[in-house]
Amino acid sequence: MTNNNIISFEHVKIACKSCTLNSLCLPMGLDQGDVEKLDAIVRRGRPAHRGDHLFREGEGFRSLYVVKTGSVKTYIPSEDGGEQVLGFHLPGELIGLDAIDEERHHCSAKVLETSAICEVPFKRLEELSLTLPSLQHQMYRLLSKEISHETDMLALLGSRNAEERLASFLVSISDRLLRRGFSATDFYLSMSRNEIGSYLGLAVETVSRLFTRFHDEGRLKVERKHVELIDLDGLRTIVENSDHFVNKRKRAT
Amino acid sequence: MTNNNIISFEHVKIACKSCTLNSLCLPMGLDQGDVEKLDAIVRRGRPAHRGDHLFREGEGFRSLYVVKTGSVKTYIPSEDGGEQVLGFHLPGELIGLDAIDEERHHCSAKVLETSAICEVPFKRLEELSLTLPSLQHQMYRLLSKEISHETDMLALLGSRNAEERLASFLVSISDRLLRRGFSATDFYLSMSRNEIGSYLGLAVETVSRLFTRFHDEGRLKVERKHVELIDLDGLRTIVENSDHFVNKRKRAT
DNA sequence: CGCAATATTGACCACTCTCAATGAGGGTGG
DNA sequence: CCACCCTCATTGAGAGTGGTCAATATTGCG
Repeated sequence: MTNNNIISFEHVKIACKSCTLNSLCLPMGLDQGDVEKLDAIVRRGRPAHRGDHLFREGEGFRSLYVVKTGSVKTYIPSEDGGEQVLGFHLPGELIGLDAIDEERHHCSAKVLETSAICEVPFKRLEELSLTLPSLQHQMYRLLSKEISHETDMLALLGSRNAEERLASFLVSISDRLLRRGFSATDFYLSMSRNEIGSYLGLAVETVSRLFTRFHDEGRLKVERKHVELIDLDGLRTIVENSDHFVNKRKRAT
Repeated sequence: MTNNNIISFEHVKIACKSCTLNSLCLPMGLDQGDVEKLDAIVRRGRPAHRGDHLFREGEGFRSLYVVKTGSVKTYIPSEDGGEQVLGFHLPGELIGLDAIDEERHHCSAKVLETSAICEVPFKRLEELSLTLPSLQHQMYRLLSKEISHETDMLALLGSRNAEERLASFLVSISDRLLRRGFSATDFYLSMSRNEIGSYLGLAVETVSRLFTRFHDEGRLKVERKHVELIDLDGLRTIVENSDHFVNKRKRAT
C-alpha cells in the first residue's frame, strides 16, 4: 500500500538499533561499547497509530522521540480547533528538541500513519552525553541542524511564492526519503492537503490547484496521496531559480 | 542618540562578564569557580561598527558570538545582491548556533550599529561543557530556546497578516529590550524598513504603510528609527487575537 | 553641498484567499 | 456487503491583501 509497513515487534527492535542510533550517533566516533550504552536507554514503543499523540502542547518534557518508520507532524493547536503545522517528521528524524529549554512542550506531535517510534528519555541521554564526548558533540550537532532546518523554512516562508513553496516541499520530502533508502520519485504523502497548506503558509485550495498545475505541466503524477515525481530536476530548478528575495534591488557593492 | 553607546574598553570587559555570562549561564548552578573558567575562554573584541561582519555565509565555524551592546542582523545573501533577513540580535543574545552542525556558517552576520560583541570559541566551550554538567545543560537549553524561537517565527510567517506581523515584531523588540533593562516603550530601531520587511516577509512599502497606520491609530509615535509605543497593550492584543490559523474550520472533537 | 540610499505615499494589479458547490474516498453500521 | 455519511480534495468565481511600479521626500554621508 503505502510505505508505512506494519512492522513486527522484533523488526522494530532491530530497526531501532540501526535507525535511532543512526540519528543519534551518525557516523561519529562512538565505539561498540558506547553504542551499547546509548542503545540501553532507548525505549521501543509498540507501533503507534494514526491520530496518536506523542505529546501535547503544554505537557512536561520527558523524552525525545525518533521516527523509525511512518511519519509524524508537529503543530501548534489554537483554541478554535485550528492548527499551525510546524513540521513533518520522516524516518530517522528527531522530535521534541524545542522542549528542552523550558521542560515543557510548546507544540503537539501527532502520528500521521501507523509508525514505529522510539523514545529517548532526555535526562538519561544528557547524563550519558557527559561521559561520551562524541555523543555530546552529536547532540550539539543535532540541535544545530534543527536550527538550520528551521532557518531554511524561514527563508522559504519569507520570500517565496506558492509554486516555489510546494516545489520546495516536494523536493525536501524526496531528498529525505531517498536518504533513508526509499524511492525519491514515488511515494505516498501521509499528510492531508490541509496540513501541507498550513505548513507552507498557503490555503488548501492553493495547494490543490498547484498539484493540478504541476500535473498538467507534466512535472509529476498525482492521485490523492500518491505522488510520482516525473521531473524532479524541473522542480529543483523552480526552487533554485527563485532568487526573488526581498531587497532584490540592492546591489552588492 | 540611540541606545548604542560607544563603550569604553574597560566597560566592555566588565559588561562581558555580566552579560555574556548571563546568556551562557543564566541562573543555572555554576559556582564562582566555574564562572571563572567560562569567563576565561570568552574573548572580548574591540567595539564593532555598522557594516562589520562577524562572519559570512560559507566561512568555517569557529566561535559563537554574544551581543553585549548594540545589535546584529543575520541574513542569507543571494547572488543578485538581495538578502533574506533571518533575525535581529539584541544585547544578551547568542549568534552562530546554526553553524555547529556542519562547522560552516549558513548565513552572514552583520553589525547594525556600533556594538560590543564577545566571541566564544566553540571548541573550548564544548570541552568545558564536558566537565561542567550545568554548563552542558545550559548549552542544550540555549540551543533548544533558539529552536523554540524560530518555531514561533514559522507560526508567524505561516499564519499571520501584515498588521499582526509588524505588531508582533514591535512587541518582541519591546520585550527583549525590557529584559535587558532598556525602555520597553521608547527605542531606536537600528535596522532599516527594508530589513524589517525582509524579516517579516513583507514589502518595504507595506512596512512603511503599517507604521503610518499604527501612528494614525495612536498606537505609537514613529519618526524614522525612533519608535515610542503608546499602546503596547493594544499591540499585544493584535498579536494575541489573531487566531486565524489555517484549518480554522476543523473543530477539535 | 550634492549625490545616494532610505522612507513615504499613491495608483494599479496580481497572487492568493475566501466562499461555495461538487465529487471522491473511507469508515461504520445496519 | 452495501448504503450512508463525513471528511477530504478539487474546481470555479469573486474579492482583498499586499506586491509592484513610480514619483517624491528626507536623511546621511562623502
